[in-house]
Amino acid sequence: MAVMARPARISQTKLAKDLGVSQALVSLVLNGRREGINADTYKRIWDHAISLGYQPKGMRMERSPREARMRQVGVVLRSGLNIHTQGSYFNHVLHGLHSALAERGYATLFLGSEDDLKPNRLRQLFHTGHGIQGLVLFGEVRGAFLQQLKRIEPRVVAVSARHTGRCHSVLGNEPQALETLVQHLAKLGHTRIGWLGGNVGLGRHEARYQAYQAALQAAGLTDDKRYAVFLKQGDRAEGTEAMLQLLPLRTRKDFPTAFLTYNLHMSIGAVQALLRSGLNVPGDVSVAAADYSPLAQQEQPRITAAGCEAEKLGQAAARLVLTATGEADESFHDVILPSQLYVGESTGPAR
Amino acid sequence: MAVMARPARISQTKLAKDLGVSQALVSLVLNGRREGINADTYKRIWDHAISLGYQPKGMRMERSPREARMRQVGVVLRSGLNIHTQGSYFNHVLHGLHSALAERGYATLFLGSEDDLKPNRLRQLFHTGHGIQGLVLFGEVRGAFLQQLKRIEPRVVAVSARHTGRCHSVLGNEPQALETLVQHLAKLGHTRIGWLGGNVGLGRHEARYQAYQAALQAAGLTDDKRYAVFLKQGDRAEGTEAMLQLLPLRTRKDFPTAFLTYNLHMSIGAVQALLRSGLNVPGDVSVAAADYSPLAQQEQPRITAAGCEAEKLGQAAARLVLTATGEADESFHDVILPSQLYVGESTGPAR
DNA sequence: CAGTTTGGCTAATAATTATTAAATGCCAAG
DNA sequence: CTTGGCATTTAATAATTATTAGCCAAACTG
Repeated sequence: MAVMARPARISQTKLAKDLGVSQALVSLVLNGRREGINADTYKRIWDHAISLGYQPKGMRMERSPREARMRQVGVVLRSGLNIHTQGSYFNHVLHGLHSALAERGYATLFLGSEDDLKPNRLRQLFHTGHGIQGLVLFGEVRGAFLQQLKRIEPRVVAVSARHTGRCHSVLGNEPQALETLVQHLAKLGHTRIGWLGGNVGLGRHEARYQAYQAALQAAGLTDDKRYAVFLKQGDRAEGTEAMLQLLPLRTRKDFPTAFLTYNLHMSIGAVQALLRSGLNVPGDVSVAAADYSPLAQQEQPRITAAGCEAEKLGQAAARLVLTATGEADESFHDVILPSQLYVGESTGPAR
Repeated sequence: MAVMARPARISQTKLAKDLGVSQALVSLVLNGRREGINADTYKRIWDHAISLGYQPKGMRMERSPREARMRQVGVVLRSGLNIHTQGSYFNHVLHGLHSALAERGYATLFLGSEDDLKPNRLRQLFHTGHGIQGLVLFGEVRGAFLQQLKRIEPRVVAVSARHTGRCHSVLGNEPQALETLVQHLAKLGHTRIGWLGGNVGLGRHEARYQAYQAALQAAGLTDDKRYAVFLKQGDRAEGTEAMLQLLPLRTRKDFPTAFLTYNLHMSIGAVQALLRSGLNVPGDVSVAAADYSPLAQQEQPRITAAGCEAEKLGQAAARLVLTATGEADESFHDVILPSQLYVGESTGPAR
């Protein structure tokens, strides 16, 4: 990581001495002269200059007026996520982030996912002269990876994940969302509410599941583990699969009359499974999702959902990353945005 | 656009003379020294240095070895498009683009849409030291805007749009897609096929509509304008609206037994409208889309669609932008990727 | 009014970098 | 072994940039 550290400034004269060549040759090489210069020597000089972070005298770009400076904020996706999976949730976050950054004169630099960002790749991305002034993480990343990123760029904000004491974060109010949903269903007369979980193993799932359990307790309802399913991806197909796993138990007298799903996509998949099995939504079973995006209103039936608007998460992340100082003694902020209930057509009175 | 031109190199001594100050002061300012310097003078010096494209001697970054250089490709969206509209189509393009760029050591810089990119903003984004080495346009932009972009960065590729003679482009084979769909429906016995159009006014709609008309003719089928609708957005809601506009005509003996829609989202909306009206898809009416994304397989019913895979468009765009030279005499390439038919559950035998 | 302080800038000189004619090393041919 | 040619590098000097003590004018204070 030599290129990341910025020690005392080094001169061409020093470079030349290190390499056993003349300063004149160093100057020629760093200005791109190839003619009459041995290719190996050329490469050796460039490599050494870059590895020692050589910068010429004359101007400190990082001290130029703000409005003249290229400014970018990098976006990093958690492992297993890419720009088109999980449909539109993180796309909405990205839109909110981008809009808020653009208003402040920043561009959004898409860096890829945790899986892609090996040390060589990071070195290249954060090459001398880069304009990256903060990082926004979509979802939860491994602790070691986060440490690595912070060494390079200490101004980090996580969205929909919490790395307590390690970086800033922005989340929706999960307990509020689950509580609101449970109350909505209780008001409709539901006394047995099942759970369809996805992204199991991520903190986000844990948080939502615990909030579901707490909301059941607060409403005086039973938390029956026989009607909870836990899957890995949290996509539509798993919503369908989770529902299909439970449907054989439907003849039981205590089968749930409603299900809450980890996210909107699982709700969509669960609804599809129910309809395909000849059941009525919400007539026979109600389904609701523990997050919200505009897709909820576009589906058929419209899906009842509670959560924070994804765009607002992105906007809040932009504000936070741009006020972050990256100092060692900086206080970390967790911003918890309020959740709201959207009542669609997927929930109705209990049978 | 003075910052874009790169004339003869200018020295601090020349800057000082222009401004009527000493070279010493210029050096201090450009290295960020504020103490003992008047704020107006500080700004005046920086502004002049930047406007003349001052760069210190010592190193020509643009001549550094390729692998050591920060390299980015900028993504620009057509007017009215943002990262979360039109669901996943351009997200899949972006994913394909990003993956192919990352393999070659490039990062993807999200620049926003045509509406956002005013001259001041462009100047900032393309500030001295930027690493942008090409631009990819998603969708069709205005001609004047394209000219403006090319002045800044001549290596431009348009995706799903063709600016003939102005830049490179990557498109799916629209005639092939429409032909395939019409043939598929003809084989199922359909003799009357309607059209639901979106993004009317964009070249993309025109191309698809014309290809639809040509395919009807080639199949010896009638192109009946009474059963064609033309709307502006091309989203789900307009798919629904277009279908609902035509449904009152359903009692006619020559009402179409199938519809082709401009894109997948309109198909989804049209199917929703039919189901909501008590009709059967594909029993009563078949619906198919003139583009393809994996969403076609996730819907209920799965939607029959033909088109090029969006990710492949992105990958082809990456290859093209990285081989572009930006020279004034460069030949422009239009790359037309083959379309494929995905048969879902939304098409079946004609009634 | 005179002396002191402060803010802003510069002349002078040192350090860094650029340029070019000349030097050096290597290899092949005689 | 010597010589010539070519490829590569450098010594010397010019140009550019950095640093700092000093300069000057305006404002303040007694």
